[in-house]
Amino acid sequence: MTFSEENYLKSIYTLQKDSPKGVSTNVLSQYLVTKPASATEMIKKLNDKDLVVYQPYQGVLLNKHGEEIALHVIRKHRLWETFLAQKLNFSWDEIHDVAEQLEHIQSEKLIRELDRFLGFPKHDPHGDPIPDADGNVVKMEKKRVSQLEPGDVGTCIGVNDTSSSFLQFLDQQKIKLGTVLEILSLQEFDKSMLVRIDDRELSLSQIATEHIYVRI
Amino acid sequence: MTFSEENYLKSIYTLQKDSPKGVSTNVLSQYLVTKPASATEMIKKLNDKDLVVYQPYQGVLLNKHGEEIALHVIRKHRLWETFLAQKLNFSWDEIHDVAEQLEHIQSEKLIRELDRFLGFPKHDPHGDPIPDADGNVVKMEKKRVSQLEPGDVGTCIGVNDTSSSFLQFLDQQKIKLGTVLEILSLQEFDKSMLVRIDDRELSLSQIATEHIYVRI
DNA sequence: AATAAAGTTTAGGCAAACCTAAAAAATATA
DNA sequence: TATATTTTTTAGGTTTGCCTAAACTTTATT
Repeated sequence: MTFSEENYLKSIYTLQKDSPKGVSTNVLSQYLVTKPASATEMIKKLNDKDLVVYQPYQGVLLNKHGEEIALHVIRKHRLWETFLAQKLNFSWDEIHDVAEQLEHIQSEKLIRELDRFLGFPKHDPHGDPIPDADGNVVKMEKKRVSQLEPGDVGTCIGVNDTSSSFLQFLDQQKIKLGTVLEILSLQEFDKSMLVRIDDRELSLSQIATEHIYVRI
Repeated sequence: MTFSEENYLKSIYTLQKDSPKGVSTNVLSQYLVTKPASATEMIKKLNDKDLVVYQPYQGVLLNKHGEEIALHVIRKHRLWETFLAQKLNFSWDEIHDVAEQLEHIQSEKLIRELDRFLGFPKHDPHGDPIPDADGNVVKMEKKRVSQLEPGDVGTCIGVNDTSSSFLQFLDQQKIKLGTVLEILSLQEFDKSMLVRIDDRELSLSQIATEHIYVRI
């Protein structure tokens, strides 16, 4: 299994949730920042290895075996993300690129021990579930703050906008991973929300509430 | 800097200590388990990038810049080895292959934070010194047990023989990284040594004492 | 010093993963 | 339905790093 094959399997896994009858060559190549011709080539290779279901012009989906491999790569990715955030002080925007490299390291023992070292985490720093060693994933409830109602309490698990201006805003407001938010009220006219964080109250615009994810 | 280029630079760094007037193509290719033609090709590439000093048929040596890069890769390798041994319960024989992969991850922050996380270690689990961020390496005193004299005390930092029979022997004798050995006496007739470990005394054959490294 | 042996380089190929441009198929539009 | 547009595939090329085999240097031996 090459680095590149793993990346394609992982991408197909992610994309097929939104395209259950087949991930198109175009979409896949855009996601991976390559060209359609390159995607076709790799899809054929994965098809020859019996990891995907593919009919020319009809898009591609993972089969059982392909999905197993994809989930294994995703498991590694999310465990490394957890490590970077928890132990090495990485912030949201710094995590991804490095985890993208680390996920391809081949060593079963490494992953088993990393999992143990981190205390068998169930979710990564973005709130996404970490598949177990057998590829089982638990569905998680991740909501935007904008979907909450007054009285709800959520723990911040991620954001949807990695622009530095937004991340700076969060930094100023002292909102980070694990921050607990309680919704106090919703302003009808502009959909802004009054929330309590620790002992202070603060108002978040609709744009902000739509870009912050919480676990409830 | 590709994966492969980094491996060549690291190998030349290691080998040039024993061949100060030039690492031969043959030796280099054997060390890397490739063919001489492949080594020549890469040496030429590194020469074009001005990382080595190379005259055809005369072997290769690193120049200043090449050495900086080599030391940086070695720094990463040894920090990862330390991590694997200290935090993830890896044993001597399991460490190398994984560190060999991890050393190529590109992220300055990752290495800086890993160093901090490990408490700025000065030596890796084999007792080899870890270059600092500027590429400074401290000379370390690593001796074979056989080079010690009665009365000397050393801390085990590595072995020279990774055969499983030897590693099993060490396991049985409860000799591992960090084990403190005190030399009690040397038997002239077979060069075996009587040593104290914790509260027990034990005799090590000359073969054993030559294969165990200690820091004094 | 001449020749044999050993080591090194060059030449020509191969596989992986990418690319562009052209051909073919599927889909949308008139 | 016929044509135009978009999407996908095929064909042919590039780069990296490896290979084998042949040619060439250097070193060792007689």
